[in-house]
Parts: sequence; structure tokens; C-alpha cells
Amino acid sequence: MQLSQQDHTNMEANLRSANVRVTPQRIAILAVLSRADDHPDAEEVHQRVRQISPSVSLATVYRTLSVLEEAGVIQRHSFEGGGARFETTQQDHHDHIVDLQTGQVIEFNSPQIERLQNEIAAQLGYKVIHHRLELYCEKI
Amino acid sequence: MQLSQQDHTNMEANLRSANVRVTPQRIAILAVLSRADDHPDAEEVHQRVRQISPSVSLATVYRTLSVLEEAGVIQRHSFEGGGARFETTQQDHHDHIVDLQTGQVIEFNSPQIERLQNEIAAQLGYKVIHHRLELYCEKI
DNA sequence: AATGCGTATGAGAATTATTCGCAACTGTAA
DNA sequence: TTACAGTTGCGAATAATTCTCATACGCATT
Repeated sequence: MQLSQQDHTNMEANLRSANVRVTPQRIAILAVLSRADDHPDAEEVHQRVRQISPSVSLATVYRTLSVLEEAGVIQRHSFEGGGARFETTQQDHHDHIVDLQTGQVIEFNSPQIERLQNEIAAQLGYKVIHHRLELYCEKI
Repeated sequence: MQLSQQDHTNMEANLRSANVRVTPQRIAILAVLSRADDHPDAEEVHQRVRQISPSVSLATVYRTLSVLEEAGVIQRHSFEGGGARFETTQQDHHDHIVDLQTGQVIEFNSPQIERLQNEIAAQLGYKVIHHRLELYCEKI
């Protein structure tokens, strides 16, 4: 998903107010994820960042992805097979459909399912902190 | 979940008919998972198996877990943080609540949610092959 | 603008979870 | 009972991620 310059500036402001130092590496990584419309993994983020800042190390990519996740500006997803994949935090929460044939990821959201989840947890004496719902699908 | 001797014998029959050789190692690993009422990971399965058959290697545990999974007698779950965890296949499908404070896993199932999942996928032109629904929760 | 402190970075080693290669062994169909 | 393909144990290899440490840099304060 493409983010505007405005969103981008806001995210940097978010970082500063979260007491996170704004470095060129972090800006580059954030930029890559901001303009990504897919769900790249750390290695892929690294490749893309290197096209802008060739010296950025993979270790920094991993560290930064964790920092950005903690700051709440990106989200980490661990789908089946392979490593974690990332995307900028969207205004609207959503879950994922993974196309088993292509690996493509489609987003969806269902307030009904969310409500049922909360009801189920509550009945068992739990509060849902976060959840993970992935549908592994094939084209009809 | 505890399985009866009957279930156990059935699973061995399942293996044979799936053209899977029944070896002492596989029986031991299956026995461990049959009497487990939690969701152990490969390392933990190995520990438990060693108490019966000390010579079984970790590699065999991993290989066997994959074989048993393919044969459909056990299921693999990859919760956040740490490796995959296993359980014998239950007659009834279920999803999981993970207690973030204790790591304990609780099972639940919601036909309503299942139905909604299928509807959502169908609307996007997909058929759900399998899904993953995990609620990461805290006690109220 | 210069300083100082504490954090961030790059490079590579270390860790964790899992798989692989290979020689020796064994289940099973004939 | 034999034969052979499948299985095992062992240690090495892989993949994803984290850590170590010396150096560099952000940024609040002069």
C-alpha cells in the first residue's frame, strides 16, 4: 500500500515521540515499506533498501523492523513456510488470505468474526490482546 | 488429550494403509503424542520419547513428526515465538487460544466463524484449504 | 557551532529450529 | 529368508534471526 508524503512525515514524528532516534537507515527502511504494496520479508526489504542505501546491513534491517514494530508503525506477520513478512500499519485492521499457489497475500476484514472472537475469549475468562487469522486458499 | 488403546491401534492401521512403515521409533513418538494433553514441540517430544527409547534421535523425531503429519494422524501448529508444536488429530476441528502469560494453549471451535471464513473466501473467488486462527489472550 | 552521552550501525560470529547426507540397519512383500 | 527400498543415528548443513563489539552518529545541551 502506497503512503503519501504526509503519512510518511507523520510516521517519523511518531518515531520521535516514541523516543526512537531517526536515522537514515530507519528512514530508508520505512520508505521501502511505505511504498511497498506487498508483504516483503526481511531479506527482500534489505534488497530494496540497498538500492537506495547500499551500505545498510541485514542486521540493521532486522533490528529496525523490530524497532518499527514496537513503535507501532509496521506489523509483522509469520505466515506458514519461510520467514516473517512486514507491512506498514494500516488504519483499518485486517486479516489475510494466502494464495497457496502463488504466495500472494490478500487482505480482508470481518467485524463479525472479530466480534465472535471476543465473545469466545470472554466466555473462557480471557481478553484478546491480538489475534491471527489466515485463510490458506486456492482459486476456485 | 488421552487416547485409548483402540485409537492407538487405529492410528497404526492408518499408517500401514497410508504405506508408512511402522517402526518402534514411530510407535514411540505416536505414543508420546497420544498420551500428551498439551502441545509439545519437537524438542519436548524428543525428551519424552527418550524416557521410553533413549536411542531415538532428534532428527528422527523431526522426520517422524512430518511423516505423521502427512499421514494425517497429528497436526502441526506454529504459534508465535519458538518452534512448531504438535498434537494428535482430533475428531473435531478446533482453533487455539494462547495464554500470553503462561504459554498454555486452550482449544475452542466456532462453526459460526468457520462459516464466515468460507463466505469471505468464496466472495473473493477462493476455496479455503485450511486456516489458522489463534487468539493471543490474557486472563481478565 | 561544539560537546558529550548514549544509542545505532556494520561485519561477522553465534543461536535456534529444522533439514540433509550418508553409511548401517530393518520392515515388509515375495 | 531374502532382497531392497525405506528408515535411522550421527553430525554437518541451512535458514532465519539475534548477538557481540568496536566505531560512528543522533540529538539534547551548552
